[in-house]
Amino acid sequence: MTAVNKKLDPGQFFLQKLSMAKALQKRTLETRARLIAAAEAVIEESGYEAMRVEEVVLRAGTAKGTFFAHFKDKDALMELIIGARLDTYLDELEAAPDPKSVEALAQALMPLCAFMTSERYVFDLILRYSGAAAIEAIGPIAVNFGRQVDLFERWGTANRFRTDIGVDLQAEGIHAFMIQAMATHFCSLHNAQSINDRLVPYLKAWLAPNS
Amino acid sequence: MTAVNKKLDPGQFFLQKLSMAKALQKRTLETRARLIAAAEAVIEESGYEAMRVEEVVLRAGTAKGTFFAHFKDKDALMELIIGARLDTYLDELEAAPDPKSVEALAQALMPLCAFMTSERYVFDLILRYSGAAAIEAIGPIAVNFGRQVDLFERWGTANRFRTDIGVDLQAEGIHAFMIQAMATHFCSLHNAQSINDRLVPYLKAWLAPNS
Amino acid sequence: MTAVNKKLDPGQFFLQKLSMAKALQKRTLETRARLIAAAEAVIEESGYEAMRVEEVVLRAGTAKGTFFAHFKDKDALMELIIGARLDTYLDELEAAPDPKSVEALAQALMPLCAFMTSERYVFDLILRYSGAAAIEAIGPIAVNFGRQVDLFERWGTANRFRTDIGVDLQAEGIHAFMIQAMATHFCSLHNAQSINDRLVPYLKAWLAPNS
Amino acid sequence: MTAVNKKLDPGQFFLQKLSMAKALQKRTLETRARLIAAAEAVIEESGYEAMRVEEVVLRAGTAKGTFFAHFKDKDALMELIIGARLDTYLDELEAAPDPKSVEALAQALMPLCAFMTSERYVFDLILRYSGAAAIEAIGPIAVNFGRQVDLFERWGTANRFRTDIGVDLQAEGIHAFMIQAMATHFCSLHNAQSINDRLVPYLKAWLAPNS
DNA sequence: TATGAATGAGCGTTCATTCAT
DNA sequence: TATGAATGAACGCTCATTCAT
Repeated sequence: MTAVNKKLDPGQFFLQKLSMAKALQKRTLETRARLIAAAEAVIEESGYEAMRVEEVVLRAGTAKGTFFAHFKDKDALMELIIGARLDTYLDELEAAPDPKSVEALAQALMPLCAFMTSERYVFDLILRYSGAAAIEAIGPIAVNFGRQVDLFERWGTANRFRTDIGVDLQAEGIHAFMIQAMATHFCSLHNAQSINDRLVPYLKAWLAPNS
Repeated sequence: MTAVNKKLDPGQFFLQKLSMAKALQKRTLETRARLIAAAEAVIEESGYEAMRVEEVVLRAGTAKGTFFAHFKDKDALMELIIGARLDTYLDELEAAPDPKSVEALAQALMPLCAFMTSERYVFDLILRYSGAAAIEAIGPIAVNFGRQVDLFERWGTANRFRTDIGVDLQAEGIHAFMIQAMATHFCSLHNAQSINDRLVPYLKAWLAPNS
Repeated sequence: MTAVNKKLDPGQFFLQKLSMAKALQKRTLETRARLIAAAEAVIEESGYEAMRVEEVVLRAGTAKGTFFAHFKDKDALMELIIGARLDTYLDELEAAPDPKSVEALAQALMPLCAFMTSERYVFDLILRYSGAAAIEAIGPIAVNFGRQVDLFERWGTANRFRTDIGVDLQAEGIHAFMIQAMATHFCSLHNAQSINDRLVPYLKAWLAPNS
Repeated sequence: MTAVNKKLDPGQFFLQKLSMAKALQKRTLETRARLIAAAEAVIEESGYEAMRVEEVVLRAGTAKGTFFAHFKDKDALMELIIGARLDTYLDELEAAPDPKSVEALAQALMPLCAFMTSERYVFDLILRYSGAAAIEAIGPIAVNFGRQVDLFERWGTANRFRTDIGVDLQAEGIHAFMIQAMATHFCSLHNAQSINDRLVPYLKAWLAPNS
């Protein structure tokens, strides 16, 4: 910053460039963090669906234009935030010991399921963004879905629930039934039962057939 | 309603009422039919997502208000149209002989799957309405989903794919995997494979474990 | 309104249709008038340039959507209002007796010139819309400019200022010099002189050469 | 500026200062030239109205801030570029022999008129900046307009088109009619005629009355 | 039932300009 | 001088839905 006219060897030059880039990036990152924090605060108070760009910007103390300079649109931020929360659930699951039984497996998934079904809006948004429309469009939620299946593979590898099929197929099945159990949660005809009560029979039939 | 003060004996009065009711109902039904036809024409040309109420009423030659006198909201008409198409697929499946193998089962489902994944918008809408939000909210799509599971039960009963679980659970599993296979269709990472190619392994593992 | 089910002969039917159309149009016209009145009030208080759609809509007590249902954009309303004011000046000029001398002619034009140069914004907007870009784009300002030239022709016909050229050409010249005199008004190098003082020499040279 | 503490005798110091100043000025001028060239390239491709500062700095390889370090605002650069082009037309006119007839005069002005009416945006901007808003605000376009009138005076002096009015007034009239002819060019009702065809009658009536 | 003007609330955009580094 | 993220203040738009007639 001070040493403007000093001669720099290429390495120094590179470092200066880098630090400039970082300095700039730092400010950017701070603004971005402020926006995300503001959004999370709004969500905390009023829920996901009620989050308004106007409100977020107001709290973050930035201009609206800044919001759209950081996020393509409102949904992009929404994805980011929901993806991050999904990731914290995954982090915990990954850190925890592999479930030893189908019941334990279902039980382990409940916090994640509870979050995903906390709001109809959240569930719909997750489903909408769970598949990457294009390679470059792989967003946080699609990535997280990948992590989920990877984790289920790990669990399947550890437990060898079924030996007649690959762990990958097994994992995808767990995922399919998890979605199925959650989807029916929003259906008045089924939601007397808890998600867990719906998930366990599916998983037993899937992971432990003939038993 | 006001200027009908001509004297009538009760029988005549009743008959007139009846014919008025019929006339009215006829006109009402005609308007309704015109609206549906117009909507289908618009969809034919521009797809489901691009359908606008404005455009529909323009074609139908009615006012916008008339649209909402006939359908609770835009989604209600959408459900009606999509539900009707789903029903024609179900009609065909019900009329056809029960599939004898897993491969045949998957194959039989393909036309239905193709329609359901014809547009991301269609798939999302179907999922959203596949569960009845309330008893009185059981719409065409939720009903159709019920029919699907019923049909799968029939198939399961006829074939006894698995004997360790009930036909109802078996049917729900088929449905879950059908959804899973379709969902991945919108994911660029998987859609090199056809829906059928994704569905068959799922169903084999589900319906014929240990084989 | 009451006679809903009465039979109507075609003429009556037509009248009813017409009155319905009128009833609808009346409401529309009222809303439109409210919007225009609100805009004029805002302009009265803060000037043309400071007029904000938001403020207009607030005063008119309508939704923003209503504004854009009535006017293509803000400029369309601006044109309308400025065009209307130009028209009132033209009305007065047309009602007044034809000026008998060049000085009187210039003098007569001063109120119009004063309005046109009241704000830089106004003058620029008038110039921008003074030519119709397309036949269907003939707006109020372009029409008014036509009226101006027509009036100048009438004056020229009454006075025969010049006999060597047509009244139409004469009129266009008056117009050209009027614009020229106003344009220089915004130029700090010339605006010590009044518009009138600048216009008179031009018009003398144009309308009474060799005298 | 900071790390230049090596001892120098005054002469050397002066020389270094000079060479630094030159170097700096050179770099500055280069940046400025790059910006102007970039702007001209953008204009070449997409026209004047579509020119965006963003695009210009991208091409020039500078930051946005640099743009505004060199030009007060976007319009200042626009004026510069348009003024420069106007000047080349004036240079040619000044170098050419004085037109001997009204027709020749009009003809001589056509290239200039063609440029000024090449885009509505250009014409509007020229008009807006043709008068100096303040003494210190005399920009390239206002200066060029001065040159135009000066040239018309020279022509008028050489030809003595009219003897009853001063050459300055005569010149201003030519200018007024030139503007008038161009303004009608943007009006769909008149642009069947060429600018020249509209200008000649004006100028005949102005420069050669009673003939 | 039919009408269609009006609603409404928020999203996304625009892009020249500023300012701290 | 150079940088480029941030600003800002409207504008325009969307379009399903409502409601008085």
